[in-house]
This record gives sequence, structure tokens and C-alpha cells, in this order.
Amino acid sequence: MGITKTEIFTDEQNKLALQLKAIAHPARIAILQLIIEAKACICGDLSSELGLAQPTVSQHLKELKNAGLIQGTIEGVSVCYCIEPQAWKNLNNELNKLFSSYKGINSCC
Amino acid sequence: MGITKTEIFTDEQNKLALQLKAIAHPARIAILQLIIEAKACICGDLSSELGLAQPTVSQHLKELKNAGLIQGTIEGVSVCYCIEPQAWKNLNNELNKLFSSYKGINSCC
DNA sequence: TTAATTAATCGTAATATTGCAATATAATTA
DNA sequence: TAATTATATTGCAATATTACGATTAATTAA
Repeated sequence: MGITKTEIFTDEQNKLALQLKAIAHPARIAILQLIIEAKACICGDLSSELGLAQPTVSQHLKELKNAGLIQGTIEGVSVCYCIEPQAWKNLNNELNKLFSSYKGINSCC
Repeated sequence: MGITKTEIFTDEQNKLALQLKAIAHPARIAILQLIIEAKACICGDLSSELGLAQPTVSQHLKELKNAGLIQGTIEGVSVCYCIEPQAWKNLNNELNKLFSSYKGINSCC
């Protein structure tokens, strides 16, 4: 079919998948890093910094925003994008749970 | 176009994006959790546990394996899938780096 | 008000993903 | 060897993603 069967998974699994999908692109990883390092937080700056067209960056920003990972505040003509602290912390926690649940010693293979 | 411009990003960014993409699906998150909890590590068991067709699960397992996150060992007629410890640890480290690089206090907004 | 600047949206082409039925492959067992 | 059991592959339809040119908003400055 081509459409993910979200109904057979838990809300936690679906939410984690959505947020990870938002990060799972090199451009969006780069954008997050630039935002965190405060090297750029404005669409145009990110665009020239990355070498991607402005509409492309705008779309990536939209996806990160839809996932709740960043927030944008209007600064005159431009928009400053920053990490959304709560969502960032929550995702970090969810990932820590997933990764720490693996104890290293395998039960089967 | 529709094809990611991998050449303009670093190897680290591309690799992290690829591994995150492998995890960024509720079925694959569920598969990893079942494997980690050792509730199921065989394609057929995962298939009935998840309620997804066997070829679908097989394909998800293939993607997790391609990303290096799991390994399969032949157990008679079936294949037992487990976490690949080194890759799991590396991904955990990369994510920790990304998440901890955000110090909470924003420089701009 | 008009011009300038910046971000968002629309439309489109190329490609990738998701899911499964049908089938093929591989290993064990009778 | 033939039957059984389990996984992998193929092929396909539906949908999603990626990237960008062209255009449209929105805000500030002249």
C-alpha cells in the first residue's frame, strides 16, 4: 500500500518515529547543529550556509517545527528559529530509554 | 528532484541520518524493542507479534541490518536477529553528542 | 505609498518508502 | 529424495519525500 499502519503501534512508538523522522535527514541534522551552535538561526543564513535553496530550507524548518523540535520567533522581517527545550528534552529521554534498555548481554544470539 | 544532496554534508551527518532513518518507523522501533526484550527475534514470531505480514517484517529487518543496527545468525531453519552492540553504542554516542550540545540557554530567541 | 527584504507557499519532477501477495531460496526432517 | 518449515526476494500499487523555480505574503524602511 505505502501507508504506515500507525493504528497497530502505541502512541509512544508513533510519536518517537515521527520525531526521529524529522531528524533523520542530513540537512535537518545540519540545521539543528547550526541552530544549536547559534551560527545561524534565520532561514536565509541557513540557506547560504548549507548551500540549499531558500524554499528547501524553509520546508525543512517547517518539518522540524511540525515535529515540535524547534520554534520560530519573528524578528522584524526575518524569523529566528531555536530549539524547543521541552520537546528536545523529551526526545532525549525517550531515546535514552530505548538505548539503555539494551543491556549488552544477548539472551539468544 | 527528490534525491538528497548527500555530497554537501559531512560523513557524520550522512551516517547519523541513515541510522536514524532506519529507526524512524514505528514498526522498526517495535521490532527493536521486541528484540531487546528478547520477546521475539525471529521473523515469523515478530510478524505474528506485530500483526504485519512476513515479507513486510523481513523488509524492515533488512533495513535495520543494512543500517548495521542488528545482526542475524542462522539457527537451523530460522534466523535469530539481535542488536549489533558496537553500532548500537556508536549511535547512542552520536545522539548523546547532538543532544548534549544544546546547553539550554538560547543565544538569540 | 512604494521599494526592499525575507519567509512561506505552490506546483512539479524525480525518487524513495510502505505493505503485501506471489514466489523463490535455504535448511531441516522424514 | 521429497516434504516441511522459515526467510528472502520480486513485483506492484499507493503514498511520501526531496528539491527548487516561480510566486505570494509579510514586514520594514525610504
